Amino acid sequence: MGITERKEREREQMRGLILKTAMRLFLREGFDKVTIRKIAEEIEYSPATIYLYFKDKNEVLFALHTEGFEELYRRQLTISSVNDPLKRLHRHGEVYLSFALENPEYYDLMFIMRGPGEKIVEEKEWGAGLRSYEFLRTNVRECMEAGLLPRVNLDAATFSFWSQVHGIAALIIRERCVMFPKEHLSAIVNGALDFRMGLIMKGNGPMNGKRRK
Amino acid sequence: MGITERKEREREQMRGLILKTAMRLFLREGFDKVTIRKIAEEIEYSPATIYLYFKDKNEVLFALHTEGFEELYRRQLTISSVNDPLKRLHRHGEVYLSFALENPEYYDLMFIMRGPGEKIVEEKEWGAGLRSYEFLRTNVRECMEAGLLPRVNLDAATFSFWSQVHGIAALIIRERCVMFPKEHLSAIVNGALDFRMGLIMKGNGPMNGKRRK
DNA sequence: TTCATATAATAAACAACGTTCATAAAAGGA
DNA sequence: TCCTTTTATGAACGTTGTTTATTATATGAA
Repeated sequence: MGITERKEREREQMRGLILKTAMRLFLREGFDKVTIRKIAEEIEYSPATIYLYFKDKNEVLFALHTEGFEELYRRQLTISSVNDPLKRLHRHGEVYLSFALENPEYYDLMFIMRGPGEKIVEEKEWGAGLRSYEFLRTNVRECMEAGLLPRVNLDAATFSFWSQVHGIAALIIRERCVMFPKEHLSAIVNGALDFRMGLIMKGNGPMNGKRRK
Repeated sequence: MGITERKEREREQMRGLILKTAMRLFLREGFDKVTIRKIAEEIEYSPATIYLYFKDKNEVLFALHTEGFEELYRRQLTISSVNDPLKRLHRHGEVYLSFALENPEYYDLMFIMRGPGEKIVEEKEWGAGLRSYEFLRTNVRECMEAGLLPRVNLDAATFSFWSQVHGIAALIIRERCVMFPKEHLSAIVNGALDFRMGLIMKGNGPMNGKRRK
């Protein structure tokens, strides 16, 4: 009975076609142009057809955003070669920020937009996001185990680092940095990150060897 | 010639009525329900009339969000009584976060939403936001002057603190914290903030010879 | 093959939205 | 009074996302 299998295969193929087209529109024309109707037109089907394969538009967006996580994770992996956990953590921040600022629409989709966010909540699962979070979490744990960070609640510390870089990215992407002249912005971003990491180095690096109470 | 004055007064009155109504809808039914048509219906005018008083919807939203800044600033002022600049900075973070989480829709309007952001950029001026930023900036400067923070670029340091708390608020409001069980979330938020401030205290407090009472 | 049934696709409509424009009404100045 | 400017609007335009009734197609059984 190969027919049901073939049907299932065709169904997956159609879902793939819709997503591939949505992605192409997304990359070529930006998020605003990803509409159900445009996707339909592009694949030469009626808009209603898309609703036979996806519950609503959010489901399409949600599927899209996982592609972004692939790229983010790929970039995260490049820092594995840094041995010092604290330096790696610093690089982690830089890599995260460069991904966000080089792919602002992806970043928006992954971490800011409402649509995918709702899907994430209702599915109570966020596979793509969790892998990246775990990667950061491990980095933070290694810092703690090496005595480079205070051993407080691991998730709280991880969230602290994550929210720091997310805050920087989100304020820039959503244009709330008008108080900084545009030509100084990248210096301020780097300065903000260095400032934070600098506090840690100062607080733990030298102090751990010399004076300890 | 008092007529032009009266006209001007009536014009301001109408603008006020539109904004007041938009605000009421915003607070009563949430952001989604603030539409030009709903506002018009509420004040018993035609939708087209609103465009005689505001250029577009973003201009209405932009006007709305300044109300949010009034409240934020009010809350910021309550920390003035804290003498130790570093403790004040810590309180600053707590106050900021409690504002954000108690008024998520306001916060969204002020710091996340696209609409007002565009208006901010095109006006190259952000009165309401700048006052709050300046307040934080002064706090950071006082920390530096008291030797409690390293004297690096003031704006970079200020931005670092701001983006930290913004990141926390934005990730929660836009529902990207599904990895934390809901009942632990507030503990993690406090933990993340304390973690950061703790790093500073540890790195600078004792080194400066000042201890907590 | 033939026919009923399940599946796939669509055209058209619905209900919103922001926005514009020609037109009508009112107010003001002469 | 007459003319001009201001103020208001109804209706329309061009978008959305989504639903529904209808048609075409493919399938399984007779």
